[in-house]
Amino acid sequence: MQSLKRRERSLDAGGALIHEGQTDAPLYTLQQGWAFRYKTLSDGRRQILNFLLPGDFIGVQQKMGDAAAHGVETLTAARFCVFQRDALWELHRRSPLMGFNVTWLTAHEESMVDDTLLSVGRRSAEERIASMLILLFKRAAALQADAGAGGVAFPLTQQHIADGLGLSLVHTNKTLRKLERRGLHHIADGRLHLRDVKALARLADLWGDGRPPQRPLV
Amino acid sequence: MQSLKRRERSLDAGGALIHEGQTDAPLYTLQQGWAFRYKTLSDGRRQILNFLLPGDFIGVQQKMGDAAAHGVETLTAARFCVFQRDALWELHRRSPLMGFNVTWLTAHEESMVDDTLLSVGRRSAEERIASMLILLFKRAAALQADAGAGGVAFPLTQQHIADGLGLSLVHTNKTLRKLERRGLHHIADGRLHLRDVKALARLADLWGDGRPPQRPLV
DNA sequence: CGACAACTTGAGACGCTTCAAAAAGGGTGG
DNA sequence: CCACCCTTTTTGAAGCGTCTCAAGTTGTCG
Repeated sequence: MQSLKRRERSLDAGGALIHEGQTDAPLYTLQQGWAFRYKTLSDGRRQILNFLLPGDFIGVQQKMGDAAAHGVETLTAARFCVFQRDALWELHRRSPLMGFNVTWLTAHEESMVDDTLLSVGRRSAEERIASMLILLFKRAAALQADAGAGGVAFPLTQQHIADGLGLSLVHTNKTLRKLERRGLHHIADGRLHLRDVKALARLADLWGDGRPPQRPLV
Repeated sequence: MQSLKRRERSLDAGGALIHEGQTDAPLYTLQQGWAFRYKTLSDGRRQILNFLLPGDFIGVQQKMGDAAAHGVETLTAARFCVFQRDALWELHRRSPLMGFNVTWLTAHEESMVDDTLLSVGRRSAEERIASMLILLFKRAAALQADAGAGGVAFPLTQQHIADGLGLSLVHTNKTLRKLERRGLHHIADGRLHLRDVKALARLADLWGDGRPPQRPLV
């Protein structure tokens, strides 16, 4: 894997890693920080497809030599590992195990998008937010040793939450406040605390639990 | 690839290939017919994640030895090719090229879900339907030689369209009729005709065009 | 202290949902 | 070939969840 690595790239918070429609973007691995993939319509409406945390793979979706179908932007300062575009084939050829892992990672990311699609298509605003909070909490918690105590790092603004759930900023704010006043969660100083996971899970109709599956490292 | 094949399986229209939550479902390849992946909430609300056409791969999303995160049902009579669960790793090991193709296919499917998520999250009902009609038309047309002439095969009911776009059945019907009365499309006898692709594309804000990318065969 | 981004809150409008019911097909058995 | 059932499509009407518009407040950074 190391031999295919080209170089590293660091971005500040709010930086654009890949522009929508950019051609020939390389492949990346997110090493540190948070980011997200998104698409926009020509009048500016934006949908965030999913959030990226350390360990995530970036850019497999775009067909070789084609324009990127989505943009990628950072939420925090972040460091990426850069691979050349055709490294994907090289990687499969040189290490089937790594290739298998990439397939796994891609499939796993798709299943996260599936979850969001279910939310956006069929859940109410309250339910969507409850669902997102739980899912993001789990992912963030899996990455930090002292999970739970002071909550987990949570660098999203309400605009990001809105764009990730297909809601307007205003309604997102009102719903978030409602849940908070009910004592289900609390967000402050860039940290998310879940005050009543049971209630949130019930709201979101999220039976699934279990720790996040052990992910392969690439 | 053939050596990993276990057997075939045929289903009538409306048959369940994989039940939601089923454990240890095998891997499949769709050889003939149409199907779809879906998820449901406990109160019955259903979201169709994407539609499956011949050549699509099924089941990579579920983590090994885990419960299926989504169900799969047929829209028409269909024939599937069955592989055992761990064939995925075997396949990568024995043929990196095939492994690469599976990664490609998985990534491609994710990008279709991405498109739908953009629709469901940010497009109006009219726009969503226009977008789905164009995208499905292209996929169906790519599979039949005489595309265009008498339209393409289109086995979805309005309920499927609704569930795929996060809309209610009633509103889907009204919107569909509105577009049809405006002369944008026509659906009859299980065939879809696009009467004004330009107008549909403009409505859906779909600049992308081009023939569907040449897909690897697995 | 000024400027700018993020968060809050209120109010009215509208798109979509739900409820209800009828019409149109499509298949099956008598 | 008709009577019947069940699925799919169609239409109307009322309600509400979410959106848009419009300020105001709070927090942060230079």
